[in-house]
Amino acid sequence: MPDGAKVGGKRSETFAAERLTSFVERIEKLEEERASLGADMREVYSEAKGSGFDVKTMRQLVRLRKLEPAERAEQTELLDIYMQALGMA
Amino acid sequence: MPDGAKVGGKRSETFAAERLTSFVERIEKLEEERASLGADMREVYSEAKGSGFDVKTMRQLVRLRKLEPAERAEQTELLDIYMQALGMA
Amino acid sequence: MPDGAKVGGKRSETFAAERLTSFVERIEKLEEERASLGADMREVYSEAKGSGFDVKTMRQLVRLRKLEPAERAEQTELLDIYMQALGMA
Amino acid sequence: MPDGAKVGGKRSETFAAERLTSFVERIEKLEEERASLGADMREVYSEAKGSGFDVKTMRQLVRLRKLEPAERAEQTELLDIYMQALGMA
DNA sequence: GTGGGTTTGTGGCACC
DNA sequence: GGTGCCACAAACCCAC
Repeated sequence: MPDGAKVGGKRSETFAAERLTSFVERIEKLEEERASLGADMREVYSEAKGSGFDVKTMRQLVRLRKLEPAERAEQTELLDIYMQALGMA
Repeated sequence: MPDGAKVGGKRSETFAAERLTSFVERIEKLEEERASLGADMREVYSEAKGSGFDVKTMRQLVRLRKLEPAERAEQTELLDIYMQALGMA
Repeated sequence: MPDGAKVGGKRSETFAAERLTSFVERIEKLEEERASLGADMREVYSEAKGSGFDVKTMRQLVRLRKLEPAERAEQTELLDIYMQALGMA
Repeated sequence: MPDGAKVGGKRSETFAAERLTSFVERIEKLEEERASLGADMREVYSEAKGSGFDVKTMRQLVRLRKLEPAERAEQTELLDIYMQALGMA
């Protein structure tokens, strides 16, 4: 009975290994899809650049559009106040 | 004088604005999908954590699996050499 | 009493502006020193690279040395276990 | 010829180890100082917060002040154009 | 090959 | 005390 004694332990180890493998594979699948979308995005930016748009500014724009208008306004106002306080007009 | 004088300029401005809008909307669509996948990944990690796995270690694991085995071995070896040089066993 | 009402306001605005300026200047001073140290670090890494050392590995090394030995061992072990579970030996 | 065969190799290994150790120690010294400045900065921000200032906005402010005014203006202008094109006023 | 920009991972912080 | 968020620092990638 060579492996007998450890069978219980081995079984749960195997089980844990399978669960872990499953989690990791799910993650990898999702990462793959994510990377694919990232490639698509780069393509769109590249096309935009080819049309004469400034990519960096476009990225800023996209970032700003994620904020709620109210939130954006609020941040901007406070920043303006602070800039005036510092004499940055 | 309906639209005359400025029409030429306005037309190309309008055209550019439309193109930019199109690019930005395509980007935003892609970002949305990407964010959704990111949320899915967080869920998987969270579920794994609930199963007793260590998320940080899992992340390391996933990162390592992206490397070619040869590359991974090389990095590990070099690190070992450096650690020995520093007396970190 | 036309301007009276605002005088207090102006005074505290000025006071606030001065405080803010003071904070910002202190921060900038500290950031400057920090940046200087960062430059020194880059120099050291660059010199090391010129001596044939691998910078990326050195960074790993430095990071590892920050951890307590026990902590480091623990992380390594757990990663090994996970790698074995995934058949990465 | 006492230590003959391996001496050459060992000597250069030792030499390399010493160089590496030296580099790493220099880095660690610099990192330590850097960390100390980081702590000072957190303190200043914390104090500012206690005085009623918004830390996040202060960080933006400090970031903006690093840019040349001309550069800042340029970026802002282009962004405005794009925002108008997208109807973000 | 080097520098700039983006993205990703990590650590600190506040809120619950 | 733990969880989510935010900012910083490092790694990666591309453009020059």
